[in-house]
This record gives sequence, C-alpha cells and structure tokens, in this order.
Amino acid sequence: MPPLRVSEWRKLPLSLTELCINTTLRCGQSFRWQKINDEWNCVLHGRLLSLKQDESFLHYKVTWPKSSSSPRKPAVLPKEIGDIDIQQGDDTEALIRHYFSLKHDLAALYDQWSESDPNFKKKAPKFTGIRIISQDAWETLVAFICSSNNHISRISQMVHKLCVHYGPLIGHIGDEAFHDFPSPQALTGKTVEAHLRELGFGYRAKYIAKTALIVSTTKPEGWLESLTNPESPGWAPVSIPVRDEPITYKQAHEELLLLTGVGPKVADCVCLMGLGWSEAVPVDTHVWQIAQRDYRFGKTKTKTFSKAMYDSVGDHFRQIWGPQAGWAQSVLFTANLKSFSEQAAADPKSVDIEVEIKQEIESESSLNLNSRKRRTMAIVEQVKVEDDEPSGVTAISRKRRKTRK
DNA sequence: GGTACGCCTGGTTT
DNA sequence: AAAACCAGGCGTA
Repeated sequence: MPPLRVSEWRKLPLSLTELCINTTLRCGQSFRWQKINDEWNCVLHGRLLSLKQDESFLHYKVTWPKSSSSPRKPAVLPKEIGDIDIQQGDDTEALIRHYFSLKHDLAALYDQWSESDPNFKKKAPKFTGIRIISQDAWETLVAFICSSNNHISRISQMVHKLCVHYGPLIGHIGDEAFHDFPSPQALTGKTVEAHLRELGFGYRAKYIAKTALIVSTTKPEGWLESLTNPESPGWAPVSIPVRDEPITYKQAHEELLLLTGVGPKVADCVCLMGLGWSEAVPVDTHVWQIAQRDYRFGKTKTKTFSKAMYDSVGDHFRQIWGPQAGWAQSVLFTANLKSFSEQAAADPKSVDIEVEIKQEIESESSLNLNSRKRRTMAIVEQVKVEDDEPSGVTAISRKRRKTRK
C-alpha cells in the first residue's frame, strides 16, 4: 500500500470558452490555487487536486492523503454523483463539476448578457471562460474577511498562512506542502487572535478570531451552509438545520452582516461564491468604478459610498444582467483588474455612444416594471442626475445592527 | 440614515 | 533610497 494514493490523469471534455482556469483561478475568487509548471494545484475537501487544460479538455488528477491522517474520505456521497464514480469510490469528477458549476452553459450566458448589455458585449470577448466557482462557505467567509482593504497577493499569503498553521496536511508536490483550509473549530481559541497578528493579519486577526468563535460556539452545526441557495445545493454532505421557510438571498446577506468583519461587500462575496446566490453582486471599489465609468453612475465627492448606493449598483446590474448578475459582474471585474490589463484593448468610442442610448431606453422601460424595481431605478436616476449636476450625493455604507457581545 | 476617520501590512509609486 | 500611497472594507463615533 503506497503512502499516497495518486490517481492517473483523467479528463473532461470542456472548451476554453466554457471554462478558462488560467483566468478563473487568478481573478480574485479563490486565493489558494498554486500554479506549478503548467498545473494548477489546490486542496479541496481533503484531497489534493491538480488541473491542467488544453483547448478541448480539462485534465485532472487527485492525490489522497495517507489513509490514517485522512480527514474525511466521504462517508456519505451527495445524490447526484454518477454511478461509475461511486463504484470507483472517487467523487472527484462530481466535485469538479460542482466546483465549476459545469451544469451552466457559459457561452449561452455570455450571449444573453451581451444581448442585454452593449458594454458587456464590448468587454467580454477577450475574457471568455470566466466562471464563478462554488467554494466552501466557511473558507469563502474567512478569505473575504481577509480581503478588506487589501490586495490579492497579500490575501493569498494570509490564506496560505491560515492553512499552514491551522489546516490539516494533505500532501506534497516536490518540497511544497499542501494543507486543507482550517475548520471554524481549528480557528477557535484564546491564542488565535494574537498569533494571527504575529503572522501579519493586522486588524483582521480580531475579525477572524471572533467570527470563528461565533460560528463554532454560538451557531448550530451547519448554520453557515443553511444560508445556501436551495436551488444550488452545496457539495459537502453536512447536516443542515431545518428552516420553516426557504431562505432568500437577502436573508442570507443580512445574516452574514451580523458577523464581525463582514460588511455588504464581503457578505455578497460569500453569498455568490460560497452559498450559490448567483444574483449577488459584490460592489467593491473596482465595481464602483465600473458603474461610474460605464454605467453612468455619478461621481461622488466622498471616498466611500453609502449602503443605498451599494444596493442601487447591485440592483441595477441585476436588472441588466438578470438572475446570474454576479457571474456577469465577475467578467467585467476581471477585465478591469490591473493584472489583466494587457488583455484589455483600447476601446472604440463608437460603442460608448451605443451604451448611453441603451441605458436611456432601459430607464424608460423600467417605468413599466413593478413597484420594487421602480424604486430601484428611482435611486439610480437620482445618481445619474448627480452625474450631470454634482451637488450632494456623497454616501457611505453603514451596517445595521450587530449583536455586540 | 448619512459621513469622517482609523486601522495592519506590504507591494508599488513617487 | 526613503517616503508616501494605496489596495477587491469595516467598525466606530
């Protein structure tokens, strides 16, 4: 019996338009993938997964830890796994299909977004194959607590430190050790905050420690997962507390806001990437810039923007792009990232005019929508007025009430 | 309900 | 080269 159980390379037929891992794994969704030579590596659900891609296939290989230290070889398998995998005792293909949400036809979605949004149509062709990946909710929560007022390289370092110091060791590639992400329990303890500060987490050390404590001690098992979109169930088989009514995106968002270090932006990141709410649109400074530059949101005098503005940007994009707005947002977000700037080309002016005209039409047609959407547009229109006549709408975001301990 | 300000750190710019 | 500046926000007053 070998110390490590390594599978052969297998492959899934998949075009680069349906998924481009080189973009999707680098665009600030996940902070744990490491590229070694031409292979992307990451520990997911207790195994080391390696990926590489060519024009027609996604190739994957899995390495299981030594059996004794294996945290969880899945005892209970989710329902939708193919028979072959169950018989082989390897659910990795199912994991990949879930992780990348391969049931969605991405090319069709791009077509749909392009049809309803000239700006998307202009930007997207150079950024195909970008998907929202379905990550573990707890990891997503902690990673995006780290992301506040921070940049991708440092976020990646911090997440790596969490894994190395608190997560279970799964395997090696060369000299590189690969750990899984630590559980809430592993991050609960009196020394955690001080230690994380030593490790360079800054003020986020407290947020992580407090959030881990809340989740592991004051919430029932599976609480975070219970905020998952029922139409997009999670992958890991966890027991989830029952709810009287199906949870909504807004409810999940509100519940997350009660955690320390979680504001509207982080809550939306968790909703979108960790809980399957594809309509969640995280509005950070980049998305705000995009909204101002390409979608006629007005200039503000203040550096920050208000919760009302935050909601209005999200509602606007949901109206344009529909129920998968968060997916569309990630495409434009990536196109706007500095690290991808070489991919973005100079844009012809003619399209800008087209965008403006389209925007006007959308504003008018919105009057025929229901009252909720009318209110949304009213706010947006207000913002647009500010654009023409900058006077007062500054804005800032505030959190509602947090249960202070 | 809206606004200003401090916060850790480190990569990047000046 | 040292010193600002800023980066995928949030909590507090």
